[in-house]
Amino acid sequence: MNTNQADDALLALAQSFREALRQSVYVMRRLDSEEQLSSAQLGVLKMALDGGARVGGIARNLGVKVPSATEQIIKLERAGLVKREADPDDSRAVRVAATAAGRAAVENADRRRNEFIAGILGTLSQAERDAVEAALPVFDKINHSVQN
Amino acid sequence: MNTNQADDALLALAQSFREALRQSVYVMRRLDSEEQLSSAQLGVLKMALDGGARVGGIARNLGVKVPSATEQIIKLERAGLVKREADPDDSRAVRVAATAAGRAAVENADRRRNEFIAGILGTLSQAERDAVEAALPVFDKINHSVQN
DNA sequence: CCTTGATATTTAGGCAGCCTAACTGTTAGG
DNA sequence: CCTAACAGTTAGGCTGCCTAAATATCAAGG
Repeated sequence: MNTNQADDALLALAQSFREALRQSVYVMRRLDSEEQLSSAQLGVLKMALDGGARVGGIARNLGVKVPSATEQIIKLERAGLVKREADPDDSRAVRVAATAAGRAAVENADRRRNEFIAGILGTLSQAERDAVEAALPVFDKINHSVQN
Repeated sequence: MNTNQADDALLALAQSFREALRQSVYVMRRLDSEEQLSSAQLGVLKMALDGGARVGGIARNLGVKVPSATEQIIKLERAGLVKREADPDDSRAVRVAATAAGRAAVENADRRRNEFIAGILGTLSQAERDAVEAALPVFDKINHSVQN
C-alpha cells in the first residue's frame, strides 16, 4: 500500500513531466521559426566548430542516425557554413569543419536564441529562476537515462 | 555593470535551458517511437474526449494550424478512434468526439507513457524529484509566455 | 598478396507532421 | 439580399527523421 502510494505519486509526477515535454516541443518550434538556422542544423554546426568532427560522431551525439546527419551536413555545406574533407588517417571517414561563416552563424544564432529565452526568463521571479536552475541538471540526467 | 552581470547570468541560464529543451525533443521522440499513437494524435484525441471539440479549438489548443489538426483528426477517424459530426448550432463547424475505442486508446497510451517516464523518475533521488516537481509549474508559465 | 568481414559515408525512397494558399459552404450584418 | 467574416477541407510543399542498399576503405587471416 505504501508502495502503491509512492507509485501513484510517481505517475502523477510523470504526467506533469510529460506535459512539460509537450510544451518544450512547442517552445523549440517557436524558437526555430524565428531563425534562419534550424536547431537541427545548429546542432550539427556546433559540433563542427572544433574542426574535426566525423559524421558518425555527430549523429551519435545528436541522437539521430547517420543519414540524417549527412543530410544536415550537406545543407550546411551548400550554405557555405561547413566544409567536408577526407580524414587523413582513414579515407573512409569525412572530417566536417565549420568555415569562418559557419562560426559566425553559430555565434549569431546562439546569441539570438539565448536572448529570446533570456527575455522570457527575465519575466520570472528569482525564486522561479532558481527552481529552473535547480531542475536543469536533473533533466540532463533524465535525458542520459533515456538514451540508455 | 550590475545590469550586465544580471544579463550574463540570465543568458547563461538561457543557454542551459535551451540544452534542456533540445533534450526534451529527444525524449519526446523516444516516447513516440515506442507507441502506436503518436503524441500529435494523442493530443487531438484527448481533446475529443469530452465529446464536443471543434477543429479550430483543437488546433488552437495544440498550437498548430487548422489544417494540421484536420490531418490528425482524419487519421484518428480512419482508425475508428474519433467520429466527426455536424455541429447542430453552426453547420460550418464540426464536432469531434472520441469513440469508445478512442477513449480506451487514450487511457492505454497515457498509462504506458506515464509508466515509461515514472520508470525514469524512479531512479532519481527524492531531492532530484523535488527539484523537477518545483520546476514544472515554472515551465508551464514559460510556455504560456511563449504562446503570447 | 588477396579475400572477407567490419566500418564510414552517401544515396534512394518513404513517412510524419507542420505550413500556406486556395476552395467550399455557412453565417451574420447592413 | 449581398457581402464580409468564419469553419473546415483540399492541395501542394517543406523539414527532419528513418531503413535499406550501394560505395569505398580498412584490417586481419590465410
